[in-house]
Amino acid sequence: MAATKIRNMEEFAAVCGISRPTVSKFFNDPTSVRPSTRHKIEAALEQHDYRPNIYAINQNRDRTKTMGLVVPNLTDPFFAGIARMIEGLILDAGYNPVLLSSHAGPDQEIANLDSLRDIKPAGLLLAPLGRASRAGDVAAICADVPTVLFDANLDGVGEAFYGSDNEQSVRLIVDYLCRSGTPPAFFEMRDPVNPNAIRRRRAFVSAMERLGHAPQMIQVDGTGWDFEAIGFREGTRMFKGGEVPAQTILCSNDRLAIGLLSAAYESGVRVGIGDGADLRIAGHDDHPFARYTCPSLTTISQDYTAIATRSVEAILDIIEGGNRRSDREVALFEGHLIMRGSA
Amino acid sequence: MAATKIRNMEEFAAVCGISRPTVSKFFNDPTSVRPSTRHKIEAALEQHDYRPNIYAINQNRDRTKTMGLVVPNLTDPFFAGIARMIEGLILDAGYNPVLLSSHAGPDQEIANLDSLRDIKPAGLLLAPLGRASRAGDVAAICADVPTVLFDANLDGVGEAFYGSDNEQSVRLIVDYLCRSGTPPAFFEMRDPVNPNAIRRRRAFVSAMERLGHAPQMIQVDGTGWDFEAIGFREGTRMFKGGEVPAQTILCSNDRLAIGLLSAAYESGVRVGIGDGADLRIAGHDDHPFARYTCPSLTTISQDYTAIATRSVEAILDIIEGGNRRSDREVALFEGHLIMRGSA
DNA sequence: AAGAAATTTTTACGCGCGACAAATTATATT
DNA sequence: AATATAATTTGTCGCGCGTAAAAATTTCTT
Repeated sequence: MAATKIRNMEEFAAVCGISRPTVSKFFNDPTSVRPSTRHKIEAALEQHDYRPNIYAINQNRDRTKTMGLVVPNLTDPFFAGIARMIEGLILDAGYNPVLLSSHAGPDQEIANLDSLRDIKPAGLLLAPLGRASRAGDVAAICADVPTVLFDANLDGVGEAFYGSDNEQSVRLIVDYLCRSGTPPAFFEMRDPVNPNAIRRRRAFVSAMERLGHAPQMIQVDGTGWDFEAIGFREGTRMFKGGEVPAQTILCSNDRLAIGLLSAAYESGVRVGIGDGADLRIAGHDDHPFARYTCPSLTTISQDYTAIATRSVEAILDIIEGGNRRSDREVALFEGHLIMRGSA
Repeated sequence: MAATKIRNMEEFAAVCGISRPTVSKFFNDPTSVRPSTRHKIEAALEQHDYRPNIYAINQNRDRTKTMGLVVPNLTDPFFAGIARMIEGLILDAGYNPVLLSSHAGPDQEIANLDSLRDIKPAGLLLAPLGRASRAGDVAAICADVPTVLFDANLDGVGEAFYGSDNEQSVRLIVDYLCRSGTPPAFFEMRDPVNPNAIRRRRAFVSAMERLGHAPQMIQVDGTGWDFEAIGFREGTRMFKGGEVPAQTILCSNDRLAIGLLSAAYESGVRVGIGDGADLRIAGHDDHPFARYTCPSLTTISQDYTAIATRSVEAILDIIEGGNRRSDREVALFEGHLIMRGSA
C-alpha cells in the first residue's frame, strides 16, 4: 500500500503529478477532468488510499451531500424496512443518507432534527410521530431545509407529503370482510397518536355506513407504541370476559392484530375462516411477521415502494431541480388486499 | 428570537460581549469558564440560537466526539433493540452515536466502516456479520480506530468482544427440555453465516452428550437472513412429509422458530406442553415477537443489557482512559431461560 | 489593601479544502 | 499548420474554528 502517508490534498496532488485544484475538481466530479488526468489520479488512488477530509470539504458549504432521514421508531420493522428502501434510493442518487430514529419520543424527534440541522443536509425525509410531534418546533426546523414528509402528515410542514390512502384501503378490506362474512367491528386504541389511525377510524365508519351497516367500535385503553402488548392485554380481557362483540374484527394495524391473535389463541378462541372458527381477524400494514401469525394474517399491504420512491424523487426534484413546491404536494397511494388465513 | 442572524462564533461572541476564544472554550466545556461569563453566554444563546459549525470544529481534530455503531441488520428487531440501547448509553457518555446497518451484506459492512472512517469517530462499536464478513478488510479499517466488537466475534479484530455465552445458554435450555420431556433435536441452517449459530450447534452436541443422549440434528437448506421464511418452508416440508424426527425441537434462533411454529400450525401439528400436544418447540434469543407466537415461545433471553453496557464501558475506557487493551478482552454473558407455552 | 492566582482578552497562526481569475498548456477543428 | 476550444496550472483568498502565547483584567487569599 502506501509508502508515504498522505496528509492532505496538496500532498496527494503532488504524488499524482497534478495540481491541487484539479484534484479537487476530480473529487467533486471525476468526469470534469480530462480522461488522461483522471486515470493518473485513479492510479494514484490505488496506491495511496487518500480520502479528502469531509469536514474541510463541508466547512464552507451551505448544503452538503447528505440527506437526513428520520423515522418515528426503528424498532418497528415497518419503519426499519421502509428506511432501508429509502436509504438505497438516496445512495443511488449520490447522496449520503443519515438515518435517525425518534424512538417514539417527541423530544428525541426534535433532537434528531436539531442534530441534522448541524449537518446541513441537502434535504430531509421525515416520517413524523404524528399527533405526539411538537409540531411547531418541527415546522420551525424544517422551514430552513427542503423537507418531504412521508407516512404521517403534519399540516403545513415540508413541501410534500406521501402516504397511504387509508380511505381506500380500509374501504377495500371492509368491503371484503362484509362480502365474505359478518360485518367487522373496528379494534383500535381509544386515543391513538398516529394520524393514520385517526384516518382509518373515520374510513371505517364511512365504509360501513356506505354498506348500510352500523359501525361498531372496540376502543381499548393503552398508550405508547407497544401495540402487540396492548392488543394482547385488551384482547385477553375481552375474550376472558366472554363478551366478544363481533364475529369479525378489523384491527387498526397489524401489530395490534398480532397481539389480539395471540390472546385469542391463548383464550381458546379459534380464529380463521374455516367452519370451526369462532372469529375472523384482519389487520392493516402487512407487517413482516403477518405472514407467520397463527393463522396467518389477512391484511392490507401499503405501497411502501411507491411511498419511498416518490418521496425521494420529490426531495431530489426540490434540491436539484430547484423546484420548491409552490403549493404543498400531497399524494396517497392505494393499498392492496393480502388474503391469508385469519379472515 | 433572533433579531440579527448570527453567522459565526465571532459575531456570537460580540453579542455576548465576550471574546471569541472564551466562547470557544465554553462550547468545549461550559464549566471551564467563570460562572458569570457562562451565564452571559447562556443568556445570549437563548436569544440568538447560534450553533458552532460542526465541520469547522472537527476539521483539525484527529478524533471527534462521534461514536460509530454498526449492526448487521436493522430490519431484525433484535439488533434494532440493542442498537437503541447502545445509542442511549453513548449519548449519556457525551458522544454522538452514528448508527449504520450492514443490511446483511459484506460489502455494505465495509462501506459502513469506510464512511465511518471519514468521520474520524472517537471509537467504533461493531456487531459484524460474522462468517460473511470480509474479515481482512474489516480488520484493516478497525486497526486505525479504537474498536469494540459485540454480538459476533471476529478473531483478532477490535480490542474487546462482548457476547452471549452460547455454551451456557444452550446447555441451560437443553437441560430444561430433557428434564421436562423428550430430548430435543436441533433445528438449524446447514451452513449458517452467524458464528453464534456455529457455537450453538457445538453447544447443543456437547450438552446432549453430557446427558447421555445422541444429538440429533435437523439441518435445513437456505441462505441469507430471511430466517422466518426458511423455518416456515422447511418446517412445512418436514411436517407434510409426515416424518417429524422428534417430539421436541430446539431451534438455533427464535426467527427460525417463528417460521417453524407457523408451519406447524398450518400443518395441523399441535405445539405445546399440554396433553394434546404433538410437539414442543423452543428457540433462542427472546425475540420481541416471541411472546406473541402461538403458542408463545419458550426461549433463551440474551443479556442485552450487559452486552450493551459492557461494550460501551469498554470503548469509553479505551478512549478516555487511554487504556488500549494489551491482550484482547473477551467476556460472555449468561442467558436466562424464558419459559412459555411452546416447550 | 496588597499580592497571588485564576480568568479573560488580544493577537495571530493554521487546518484542509472550495472557488475564482489569469496565465498556460493540451486537444480538437478546419 | 494555424486557430479555436477546452482543460489545467498557478496563485491567492476565505471559511469557522481551535489553539497558543503574552498582556490585561478579575477574583481570591491572607
